[in-house]
Amino acid sequence: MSTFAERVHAVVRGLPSGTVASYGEVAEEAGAPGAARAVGRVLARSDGDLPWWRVVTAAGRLAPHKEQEQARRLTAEGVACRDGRVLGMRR
DNA sequence: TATCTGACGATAG
DNA sequence: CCTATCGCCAGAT
Repeated sequence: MSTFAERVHAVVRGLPSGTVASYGEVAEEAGAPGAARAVGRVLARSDGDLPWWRVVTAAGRLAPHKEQEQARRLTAEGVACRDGRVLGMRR
């Protein structure tokens, strides 16, 4: 009996290195389309085993609270980021 | 059980 | 390009 938080946790853990997914995508994968906000809440309380940095906003914008650290981690994995935004999803 | 919160999303200005 | 507002959902208190 997995709760939404557990499903989100699993989805984020399944994100391949070097890729990024939006909160909305994660919510949809977790079986709760439209629950992007709830996903953010879950990640905020998530443990260190969760690659939260691979989750960005639908606009390619990084987390408003840790965008600098997130950008650093993404860049380290091969994801091009610039000024708190993920490149590659421009336009 | 009710109310508030929040790492969002989309649209409007 | 940016900020502001409304609507959305599940969790926390």
